[in-house]
Amino acid sequence: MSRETAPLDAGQLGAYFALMEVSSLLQHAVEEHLRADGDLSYVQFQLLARLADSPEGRLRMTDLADGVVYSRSGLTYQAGLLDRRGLISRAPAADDERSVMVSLTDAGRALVAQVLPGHIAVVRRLLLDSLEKGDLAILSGVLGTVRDHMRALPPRSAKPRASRRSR
Amino acid sequence: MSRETAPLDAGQLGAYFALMEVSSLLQHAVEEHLRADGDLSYVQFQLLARLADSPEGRLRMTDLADGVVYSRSGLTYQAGLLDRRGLISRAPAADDERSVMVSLTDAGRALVAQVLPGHIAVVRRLLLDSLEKGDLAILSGVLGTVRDHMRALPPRSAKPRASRRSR
DNA sequence: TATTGTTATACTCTATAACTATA
DNA sequence: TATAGTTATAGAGTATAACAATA
Repeated sequence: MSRETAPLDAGQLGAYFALMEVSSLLQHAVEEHLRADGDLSYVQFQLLARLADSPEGRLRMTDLADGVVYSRSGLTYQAGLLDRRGLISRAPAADDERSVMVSLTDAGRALVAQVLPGHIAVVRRLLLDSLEKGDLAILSGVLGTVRDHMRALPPRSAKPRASRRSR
Repeated sequence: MSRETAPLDAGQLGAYFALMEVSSLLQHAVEEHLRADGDLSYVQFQLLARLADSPEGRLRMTDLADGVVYSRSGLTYQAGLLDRRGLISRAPAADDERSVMVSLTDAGRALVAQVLPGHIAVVRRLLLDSLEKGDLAILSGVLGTVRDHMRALPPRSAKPRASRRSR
């Protein structure tokens, strides 16, 4: 049996399962709150939060997608919903007419502000409250390493589009 | 501002974001593999794996659901798909006529065996390869603590059904 | 020719409520 | 009256492919 596919030992399994269960429970709790408090899905919240975090409150569609959504049409769909609710606005980019700049509206920023305290409370209750100060730093460090490793591996954003040669 | 909703410091944010990004990337990669290699969703794989792991290869619907699925109808739907493909079989429980025992068929066990090596390879490549031996143990330990804490908090399985009083 | 984004479409999945049957 | 599971149905989300416009 090859090294890559040899069974996992108890420690490896434990780390994998614990990671998946913790993140799944946390995500579920967070989604429940966001839906109840702001009528937002987690993806929608991530998009708004990313915009709120950006220096100008605006990003190109492609940059907004990165890591949050795995297909272009998926982002267009979500952006359409947020746009209809007046939480974002879209306009062609000045420098590149193909691109669309997405901006957080005042209403969008207000909704993020409205939802954030409860969001934080959920994260605290489920995740942070059970961590000693030292454990938090350790978790942060180890997961940060893993993240960097993952980011270095595959293509990051949406898959490159299949080239359109005749078939 | 209350203690529960005070902003998170950099370390707390870092741990939260790293956890969500790592688990999201890992889950996406794993789902891609399972779909390609066994035409299974992650939920379906979890259900089969849980059955394969159980002592008799069979579980009641309710016990099978726990932690994997958040609604009863969702499990019935997935079980229906797996049943149609001949990967599981369902029969009324001997001791309680209300319950349904779900059993892994030979084909189901074979599919798990077929898919597992690739599954492990993905987990290794994305998660385990970047962890020193010591880090693995630490991650396992910390996340285990968090998981126990989470499990102690909310109701575990599907929400208790609303009681059917007149309204 | 490659890139950015949208649209049409089909499909998967999930949740709620109503329902049946058993304890 | 509570529990186990199914069904009907409706809605949300996703992905693929074809498309238009710009670089």
